[in-house]
Amino acid sequence: MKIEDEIKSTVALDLSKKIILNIMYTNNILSEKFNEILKPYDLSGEQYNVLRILRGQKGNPANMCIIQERMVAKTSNTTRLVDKLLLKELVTRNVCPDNRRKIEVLITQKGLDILAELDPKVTAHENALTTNLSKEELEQLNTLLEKYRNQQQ
Amino acid sequence: MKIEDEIKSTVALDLSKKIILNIMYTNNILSEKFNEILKPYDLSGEQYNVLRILRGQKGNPANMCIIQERMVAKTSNTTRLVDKLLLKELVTRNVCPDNRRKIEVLITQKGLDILAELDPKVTAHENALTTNLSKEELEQLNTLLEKYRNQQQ
DNA sequence: TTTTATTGTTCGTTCTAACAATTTATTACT
DNA sequence: AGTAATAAATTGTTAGAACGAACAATAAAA
Repeated sequence: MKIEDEIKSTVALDLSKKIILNIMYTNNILSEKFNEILKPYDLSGEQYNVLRILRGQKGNPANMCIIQERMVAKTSNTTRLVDKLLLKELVTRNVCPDNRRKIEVLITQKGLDILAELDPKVTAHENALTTNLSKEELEQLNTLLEKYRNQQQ
Repeated sequence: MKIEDEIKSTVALDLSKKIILNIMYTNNILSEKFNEILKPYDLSGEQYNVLRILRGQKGNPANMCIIQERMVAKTSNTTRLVDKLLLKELVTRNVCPDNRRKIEVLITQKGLDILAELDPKVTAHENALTTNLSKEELEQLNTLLEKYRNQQQ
């Protein structure tokens, strides 16, 4: 469905407005579906994101700064996200001995297990979204999004 | 900057994952900038969205259902959004005489004035984002987003 | 004309986002 | 060494999102 129909727009929208609405609307669809997948595991999207970042560390601890700069939403409160994960025993948190301002966060086996269980579901969803697009179209979409995003503000 | 660099990814991402991250990340950039523009007017993005929907009604009242279905984020709590706008005297709210379950929401002159003041700033921002893309590329981006979004889930 | 179902909206609660201020630890400077 | 500046993380607070329950008005059915 076209974006004008999705939001039942009464007026014609120019291209630049349509793009923004399209991105925001698509993002909402993505988030909703993601949350649906994560809900049975009692994880929010951002919590899941943190877990994936930690897994990507391949055994090396990550401090709060590292997690923050790798997150998709840069304004999240990392301390509280890690708190929640700690309560569920999906991560460990320790003061870094070399620099006691820093915190070393590691994913636990339990955390890795949950991610492993989620992986196929997430991948299936990701791939389902791309079935009607050719490889070229997907690459084009990526390129255009990056080009769009990197304008001078 | 490419999405892998933005989130400092340590592993290679396949296309379908990259697209999702790219959409989400781009959406965050958009929202942040939008909020920055709206902040001096003490409006949230969703409140602004509701005001624009009401203006689009061109004098006809909108009830909660109509507002809800035209919003970009369908999960918002419309009652409370309208409450906030009412407090700022940007809308009026009255029970519909024909059907007392319904509420007639209208934008006030004060609301229209704020929108009129915001219009050039919002448009300038929207257009700034599209300067490096040709008309064809913009249309392509729209088409690809719609195609992407409308896959079978 | 009651009863039942549906619709439209509001309210209660819990959790998270956003932003600022604060605490604690380290580094830099003179 | 002592003090200021910076860095890393936490905490406080307010507003908004998410979800469901509750409520009232209307429509449909018996």
